[in-house]
Amino acid sequence: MEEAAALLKQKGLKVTPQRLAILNLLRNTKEHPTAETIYKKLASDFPTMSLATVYKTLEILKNMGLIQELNVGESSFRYDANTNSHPHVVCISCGKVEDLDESLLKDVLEEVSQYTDYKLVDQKLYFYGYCPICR
Amino acid sequence: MEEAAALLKQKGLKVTPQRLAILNLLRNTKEHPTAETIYKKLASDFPTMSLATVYKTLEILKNMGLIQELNVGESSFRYDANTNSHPHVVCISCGKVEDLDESLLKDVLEEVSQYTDYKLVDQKLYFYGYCPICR
DNA sequence: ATTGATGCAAATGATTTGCACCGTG
DNA sequence: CACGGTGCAAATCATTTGCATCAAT
Repeated sequence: MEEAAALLKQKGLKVTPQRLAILNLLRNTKEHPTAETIYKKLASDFPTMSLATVYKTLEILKNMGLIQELNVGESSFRYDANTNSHPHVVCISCGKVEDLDESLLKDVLEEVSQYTDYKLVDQKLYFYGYCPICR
Repeated sequence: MEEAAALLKQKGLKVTPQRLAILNLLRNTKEHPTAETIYKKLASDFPTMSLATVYKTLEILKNMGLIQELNVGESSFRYDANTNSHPHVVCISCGKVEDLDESLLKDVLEEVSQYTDYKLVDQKLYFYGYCPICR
């Protein structure tokens, strides 16, 4: 059985074609698509699938820790199958969102810990600029 | 004339009591309020003011560079009269949002520049954890 | 067979917009 | 006194929810 199906079963979730398709789509792209984008991409394979199902599925996958939700500052969320809270760079010209290495966090987190008395548990770092193609 | 009025005039904006109140409120708080919060806080002084006016005013102040809009991951935006794009810490227990020093950015920005070929122009950094009171 | 999943349509909630009236410059 | 600003109500748009039907276990 494919990995995606195994992951769903592991979490006690019913394995449906829609869920497999959504999870696989996210696991095989670097594009950080929105719910709408996912819906459109799967429309040809699942003509009857509704946007509500996409949203419900994303909600479940998120709660199960199989995907994460990104808020890059747009009007809608993006989704990422990489569940580590890693930093992202956003191209303000073409809208592309790329992953950055988690190792970049180490130094900042230490600095922030020193400056505040907070017990830090998570972070969201977004960098904005022009990508190599657009600059 | 108070500074807020001067700022508005400088930008060629009409100085109205509502605008003054909103700008002053933001300039005198560390709380990063939402449009709704601002509306409620000013309700006693301006019983006839509508939420739409708050939104329209915030939009204008933002475009004029007098305030900035924060997206901490909640369902609504928060606003900040500090227009430098400085990092924030969010307490996940009490919901408080505090400013961090801009100097924390220097090292990360350099690292990110090295890792990517992007020409960086801005960034949004949010750290989440428990504040000294809540931890 | 049961129970949870799907899909449609209607509900929500933050934000935006249209427009008539009002106040600032 | 002209024009931008205000306030109300209606419109948007992403996301959520209710509910009847359907399919995975």
